Amino acid sequence: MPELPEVETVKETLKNFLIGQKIRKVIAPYPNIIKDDLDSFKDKIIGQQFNDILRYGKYLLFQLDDYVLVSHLRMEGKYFIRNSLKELSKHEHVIFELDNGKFLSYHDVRKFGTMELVFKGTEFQLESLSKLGFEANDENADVNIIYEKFRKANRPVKTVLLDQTVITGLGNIYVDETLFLTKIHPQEIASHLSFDEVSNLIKNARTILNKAIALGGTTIRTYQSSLGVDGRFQNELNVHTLVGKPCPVCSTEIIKIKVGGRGTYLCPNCQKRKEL
DNA sequence: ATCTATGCCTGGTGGC
DNA sequence: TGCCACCAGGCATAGA
Repeated sequence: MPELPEVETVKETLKNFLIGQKIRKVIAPYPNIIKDDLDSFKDKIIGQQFNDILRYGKYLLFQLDDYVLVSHLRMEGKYFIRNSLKELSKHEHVIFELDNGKFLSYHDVRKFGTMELVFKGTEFQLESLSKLGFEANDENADVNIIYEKFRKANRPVKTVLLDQTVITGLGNIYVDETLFLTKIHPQEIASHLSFDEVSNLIKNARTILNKAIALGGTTIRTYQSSLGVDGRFQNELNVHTLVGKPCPVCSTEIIKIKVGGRGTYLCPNCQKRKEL
């Protein structure tokens, strides 16, 4: 599933293809991806030019002339460029025809992704964007504010790290890796962590995310960035997906449990819960 | 105010 | 081989 590094990779890849291109036409075989009414979406977006692409958390923000197209890939969304409309897949749900005759196509097997068009400058008033916390790789993030949220949370630390209103950008993969590196059990109650532990979590998350960005993200299951380019961070994973394999630190077998309904990988020796 | 459960979706997998 | 139940999970929403 695309998390911060994957969305960042998609953003950078797409910028090369899209900046300066105008949207000529929209084809939407499955318009439910688009939150607005399709006709008004088309009315507004046709003729608009891609001027830039930004990322906030896991959201892509396509900067147009008068609007911002806010796009979330959720589990399996991907963008790619196609040269013609030949042999469309049944999973291509929204296709933008560009000035240069090429097409930007949104592909999403599970149809979980969303697109929303808003007036430029109003995007951060959206419920979804307005509540997001600090970027998980922001070196200027205020750890005091983050720690306060941990201190008040009687939920497992993994659940809090996945809560995008605390910090934004982490998903299931990078949370497991961050907890492993910090030697914290995913079911530890967030309010039981010390300031230093929270501080280390944030620091380690940043380190992992920046390394993953440098490697083009992680390719597991169905994620690949646009244009068929695979990431390489999957070779760096320590625990995620590695159930039954030896822990790279202590060789104990990695186990898989459920935390907040999510598959969770950890080393039961390196990541122990605190004594109460 | 906090937290948990459910729905959205489809393809892949394992059991019979 | 075919059928079916079940799993994967980010986020919005409803409910406790």
